[in-house]
Amino acid sequence: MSSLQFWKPGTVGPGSTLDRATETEGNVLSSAPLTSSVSIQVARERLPIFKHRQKLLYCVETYGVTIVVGQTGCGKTTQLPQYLYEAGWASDGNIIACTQPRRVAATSVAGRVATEVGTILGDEARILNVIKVGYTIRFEDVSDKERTRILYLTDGMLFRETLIDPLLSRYSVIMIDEAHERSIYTDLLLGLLKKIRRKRPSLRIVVSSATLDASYFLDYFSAGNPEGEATIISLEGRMYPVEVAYLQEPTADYVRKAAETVWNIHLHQASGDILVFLTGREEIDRCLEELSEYLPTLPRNAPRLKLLALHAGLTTEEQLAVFEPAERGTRKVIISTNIAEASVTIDGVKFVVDCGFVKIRIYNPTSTLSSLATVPVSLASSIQRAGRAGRTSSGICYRLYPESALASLPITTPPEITRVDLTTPILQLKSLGIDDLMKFEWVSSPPAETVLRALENLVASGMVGEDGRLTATGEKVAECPVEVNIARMLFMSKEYKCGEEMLTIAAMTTVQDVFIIPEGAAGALAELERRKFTAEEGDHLTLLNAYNAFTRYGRSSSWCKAHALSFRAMSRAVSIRAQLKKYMQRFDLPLESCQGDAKRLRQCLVSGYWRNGAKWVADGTYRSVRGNVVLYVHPNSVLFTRKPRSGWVIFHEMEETKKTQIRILTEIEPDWLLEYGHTFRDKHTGVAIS
DNA sequence: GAGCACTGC
Repeated sequence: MSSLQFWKPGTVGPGSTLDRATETEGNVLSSAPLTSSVSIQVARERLPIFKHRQKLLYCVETYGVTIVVGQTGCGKTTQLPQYLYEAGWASDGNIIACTQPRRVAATSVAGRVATEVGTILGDEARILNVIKVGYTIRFEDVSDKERTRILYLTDGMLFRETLIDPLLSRYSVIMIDEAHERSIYTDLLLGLLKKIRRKRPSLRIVVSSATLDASYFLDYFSAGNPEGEATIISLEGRMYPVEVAYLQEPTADYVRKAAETVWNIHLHQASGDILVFLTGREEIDRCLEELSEYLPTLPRNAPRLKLLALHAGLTTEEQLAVFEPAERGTRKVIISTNIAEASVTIDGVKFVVDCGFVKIRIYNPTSTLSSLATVPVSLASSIQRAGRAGRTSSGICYRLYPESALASLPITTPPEITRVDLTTPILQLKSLGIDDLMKFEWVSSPPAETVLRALENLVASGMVGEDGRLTATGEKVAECPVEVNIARMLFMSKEYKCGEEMLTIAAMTTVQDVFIIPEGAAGALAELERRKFTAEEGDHLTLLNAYNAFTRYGRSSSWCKAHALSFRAMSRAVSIRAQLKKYMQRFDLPLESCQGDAKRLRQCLVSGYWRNGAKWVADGTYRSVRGNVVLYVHPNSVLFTRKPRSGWVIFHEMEETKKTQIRILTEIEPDWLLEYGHTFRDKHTGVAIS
């Protein structure tokens, strides 16, 4: 094979978006001894952010909104809240909050900062009366109402808090970290924070973002506000330079090209692990196959190659394998989805191979269909991906497209809020008293049709009245951490006397990948195990059976393994169920059991899924009641191979892949659909809704 | 007759 057919136009480095590193990332602080405050002090001063300390504090003091452009490794997430604390922003019972889009980030950063300030997290700290740093994520609140001064939490949790305290009055400063990722909760929070600041100007906001988005946030917070409301401050990072190489010609098959590139790197470049970005599991598997075909041609004296896949569908153990250092004389190759772009960080990577594409969710409000589309990555993403090669030393990023294609890349990925169903978020905004959605200051406006569709959905399900205001049920459902149709079933379970079972079904439909069906012979065996739970009525009751069996047999991981169930998913279902149970109790919904009366259960399901009806047709596909769309049953369904006796089903969700598929089906009688399709009478207002 | 980017409450 020829040497690399890449053109190397230069380096992503100083002056660009990845700055030259001054020292190794991360271990400076974590290696500091717990008890020695002196060494911690020294270490903190070595962080690039330190010399901007006074300037940062001045900006927060002077400006309502400070946009911090901080590159990976500058220490903003760990240091800025501490500077603010030391400057007195947490006095008088005030709290400094820092939001993260992911749970792991919130917990791990809180742990690190607790070490730095000389305390610890959790119960031990509570006894010692030294709680200063805490974190809050769903199912886990490691904070103290009185004593926590610096609180790390997921953006979703802070958004939820606005439903209880709309002015977020316990916080003096709120830092929205990783804002450039534009998670839906980040966007909603930023919109609310701009509003909150008008009523509570003393609140300070810090938005931390990557370079390419900073001026967008500045414009957003400056619009309609007095001069000097917002400012930008830029911090250099601690990245090593990454050289970028492009293909000379576009490739028709980037998976094959990726394999070829990996092979070339291995034969011609010095040691260092390789990280490959592809779009999905199928591509990853194919790339692995191509590479294993090369392996026998490896010269006897050449270093070995260790091939690893990384995607969210793997078990935790399988995912952990990518962090294990390879044996001496072996190079690791990690072939990954976008999970390695921001969620998972692997040190030791010196080479990145970027296919230039990503899979993103797209929502079509007209058809209410969600789909996964493979689209070119944004410029911001390609920079982030390249940066993965420069974490521990300088590196090279091979982009599998010509440099000329750079110009056609979008600057950033469209924010999530423009690409998803907004039924639940809009219900929540209404619950916050934001009734005129046209006047809400979105950071990026969602498509008008998506907003209209969400409103229509809310009216049809009795959450919003004809006057555009929340109904009594709507007020309650807005608080529930589940989709609107699921919440509606929980409320209707009172009529059908099946609260106990609906609670389980609600929890089980929320977790994904309950059944583990591996490839090949093991898969056939797993399939047999799953049949033990199968209910002929369909998937909802099958999920119920699986959950009940799980609790009956002691909730053990070995039991799950023996029955082809995911222990992680099942445990999560237990937590979600417990959380939803509290809401049921608060709303006075009885936890009765239907005592095995599956008919009542199925009727209750229709009260939530009444818009998701479908009729079986002779070729084994279904037609949707709304829109007469051709629907294919997902292969994981127990109804995949079987015609429902009545010929009718409701389904949990539909998604467009190569075909339009429906997942989690239950057989129903068609006249049950009519009952809900025509009118739903809101129990509290008595208003009939068509 | 065949499949699933990533998060979050």
